[in-house]
Amino acid sequence: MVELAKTYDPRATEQRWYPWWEEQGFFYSQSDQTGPAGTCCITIPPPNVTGTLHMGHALQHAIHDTVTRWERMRGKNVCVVPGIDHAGIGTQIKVSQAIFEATGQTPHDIGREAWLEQATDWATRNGGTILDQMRALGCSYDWRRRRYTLDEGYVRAVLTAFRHFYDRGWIYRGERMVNWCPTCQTVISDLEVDQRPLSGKLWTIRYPGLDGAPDVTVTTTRPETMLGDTAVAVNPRDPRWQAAIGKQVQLPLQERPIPIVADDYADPEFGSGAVKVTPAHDPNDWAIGERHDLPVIRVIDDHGVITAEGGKYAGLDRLDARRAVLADLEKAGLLVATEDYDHAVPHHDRCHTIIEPLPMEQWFVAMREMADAVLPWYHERKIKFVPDRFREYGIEWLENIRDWCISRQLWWGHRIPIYYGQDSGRVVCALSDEEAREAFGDEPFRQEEDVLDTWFSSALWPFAVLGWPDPERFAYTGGGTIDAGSLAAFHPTTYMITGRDILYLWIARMAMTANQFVGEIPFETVIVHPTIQTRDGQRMSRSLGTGIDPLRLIDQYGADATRLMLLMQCGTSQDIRFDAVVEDNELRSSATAETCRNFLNKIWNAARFVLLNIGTGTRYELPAELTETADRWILSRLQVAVQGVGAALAAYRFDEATDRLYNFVWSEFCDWAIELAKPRLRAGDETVKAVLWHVLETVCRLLAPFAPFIAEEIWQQLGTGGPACMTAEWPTADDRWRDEAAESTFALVQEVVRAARNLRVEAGLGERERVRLVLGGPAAERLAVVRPAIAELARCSEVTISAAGCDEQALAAVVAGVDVYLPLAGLIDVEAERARLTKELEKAESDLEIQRRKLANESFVGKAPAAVVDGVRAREAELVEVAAHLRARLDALA
RNA sequence: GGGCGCGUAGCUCAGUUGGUUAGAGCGCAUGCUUGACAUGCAUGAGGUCAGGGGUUCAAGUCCCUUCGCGCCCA
Repeated sequence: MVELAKTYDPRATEQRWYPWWEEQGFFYSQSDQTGPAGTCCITIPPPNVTGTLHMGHALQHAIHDTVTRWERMRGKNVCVVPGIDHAGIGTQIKVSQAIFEATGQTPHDIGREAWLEQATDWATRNGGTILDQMRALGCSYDWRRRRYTLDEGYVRAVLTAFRHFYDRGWIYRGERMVNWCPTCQTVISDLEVDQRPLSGKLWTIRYPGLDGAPDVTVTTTRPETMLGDTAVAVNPRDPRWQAAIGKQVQLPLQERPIPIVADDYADPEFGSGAVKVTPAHDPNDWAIGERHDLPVIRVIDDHGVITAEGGKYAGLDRLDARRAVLADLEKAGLLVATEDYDHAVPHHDRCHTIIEPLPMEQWFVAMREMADAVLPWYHERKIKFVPDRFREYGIEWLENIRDWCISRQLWWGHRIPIYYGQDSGRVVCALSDEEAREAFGDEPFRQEEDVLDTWFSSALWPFAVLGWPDPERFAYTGGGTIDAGSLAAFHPTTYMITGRDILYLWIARMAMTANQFVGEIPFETVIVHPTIQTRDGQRMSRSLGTGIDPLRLIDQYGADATRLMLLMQCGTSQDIRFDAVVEDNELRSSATAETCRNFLNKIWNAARFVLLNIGTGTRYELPAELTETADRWILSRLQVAVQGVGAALAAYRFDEATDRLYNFVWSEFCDWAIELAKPRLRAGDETVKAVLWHVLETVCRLLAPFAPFIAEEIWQQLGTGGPACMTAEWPTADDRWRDEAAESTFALVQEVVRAARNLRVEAGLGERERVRLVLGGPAAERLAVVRPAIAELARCSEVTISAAGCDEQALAAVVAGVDVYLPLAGLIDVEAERARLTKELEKAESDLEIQRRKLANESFVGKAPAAVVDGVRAREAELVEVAAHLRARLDALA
């Protein structure tokens, strides 16, 4: 082995192993190579080409790759398909902005075809960056299999799915109330609407009654829409309005009579109990309009400007119109009240424009039947959610599902495969122009201009990336050879790992499409990971200046430390507060990341120590029997760690898995086992070499899924004979090495050593001053065999065991069963020692009192399980003894 | 309005089916240039488990309630 540096250098390690792993083909998978433990398939949620990866992605990929590597080491044939999403509206906005900034041209200036070319360049560029980011993090995905939602094969899947729905009669075109974004000039789905609280006003307006009807007051947050009111609604059970139902009021400003209708939507508790009804500009009012067959008068156009129907207000922007309408109402004496009012206002989640609900002709998919088909999967846990509560979210949404508006007035995406005949007006669904031509014969035709909602294509992801609908024909984007058996071998996939923000948008829809097209669940387990927030609980976002490029973190701390840092915080709660100090989207520091870097450096140095002493490239076998307590102890603790890390991973508790690894390596292996090995190595003990080799080798394999680079680097020095750590076998606990007796003895050693070190500090001894240690008390004899270990750890010249105790002047401490003495004739501050012992005694006595009170309680002794009562009795006995020894010590001082 | 998550040391968080003395990391204090590691070692201080009530022999843990923070749906 070359000289190992004192400090771990992540960059060199990362650059050494990643290309090698890839060259070795470790990331690849073939459907006909079933692993000894079966298959495992993960399709990666495709990041958007809109931008590049952020911390949320880093977490997601840290989890993905950890699970991937773990499953691979467990012997599964692991197929991980990465990919990229074209992200329709997000990309369209970004690309158009970029073009405008560069040339001042709008999309319509340059035309659909030229615009699409530029968008494709953008997507290629960002797509490349994203893949590089995943590689930098160490992701061991099968890059040959990578897919893109605008691949030729993928497009075919999307169109095929569309036609399936169309043929079943689930796709329809109709005029419905939709969410229109006046900025993006497209419709969006309900799920892309962000309800944001705004402090606004609530205006009360009076509509004068006609023909003896009473005046009606209505309240509204959008007075400008009154221009399009076609009724006023009251609740049929509201006694105040019984007489008015069926009569009319005069709509102010428009001077138009409108009816008073009875509708349950009107809430008698709110305001006057009457509501204005504007069917063209409010989803609820649209529904009322349908029930009462009211006219729809559109007073706001696609750009948020008042239409000709708005009379004198025509041409005003919606907010200007609001001011004008209010002023005129005020003048007419019809504005009754104005009050402050906080309410939720729908915004477009991409561009943050306030949504304008408008009735429009759009394409929809009927969802009810599809949703019903997958509800049993949710109810019966056919799809497992981690944590389970997210299953309930899906059920709730599926039960209340609404039809899905899938058309978008965009250029970027899958153009809807609907063709219109010019003369006949015939509508045909066709998968290509050729097919359409056949259908129309000589009649000229044109294709629908709109494209599909991005999520329509993402919804097919797990099976479409594996080859559906043509497993024989599809080609990898990544350039690999076709693996036609993929769909059969790898679907249903094993995991879907994602954030909770897309549980409906994506997860539920994938379930529905898989049900339709492949007739089976798309994934067995959905792991829902937390959301990363800033240190003070804010959303991490580039526009707020709190975003971080994960590559910066990797640069500063290394890929392994970045992964560990994220995984260490990944428990069951829904948010992670990432402690990084960030200024203007630049990472300054992160204590958590530093902790992880330090941990890896600790492992590095432990490995360095071991290898310097046992040599590199040599395999060591453990003897059949170990005699040293320390050896038996560390091997037993290793089994506990192996078992614990494995169980935590199996429960997808990444925080617990990394915590156990951290504690074993640092607090057991390094702090105790390595310290104890030092004198033995100096003495040429071969057994301890084998033990150290064995523990280190196992630690590498345990570490490999979390921090693959350093694990590989160290493991390759160990001379195991195997090709790679990343393909080695995942460790399982070997019960033959469990040793309760050694663990219990060593626990006592640790207590005694800590007590002795404490006394050394009390005495103000320097690190190098070696003094004698005397052990007394009933359990001291148990420590006879480990005296050299205690001497080493407590830095003592010798350890003697004396049943009679210590008659010299000494500092003393009492642990359960053992009196620890540090003989220091003449050096003792008697008063300080007495004070310390008195404090200890008081503590022991108050603890003892607690135990005695419990035992004096008949209900406790009678009702608590025997084991618990016995435990208290044992504790009582122990405290009695500790207190007695402390008292004796105090007496001796007098 | 409905649902969910969270509130434990100065900070970030663990805490299994209720059961001995509530843990970790960071930070803090004191002392250490120890032949693996100062990205380190040793020792120590620091907690009314958000407030109140209840169930129980026993509550950080279960139930009710109040307060605060966050998310989702309407």
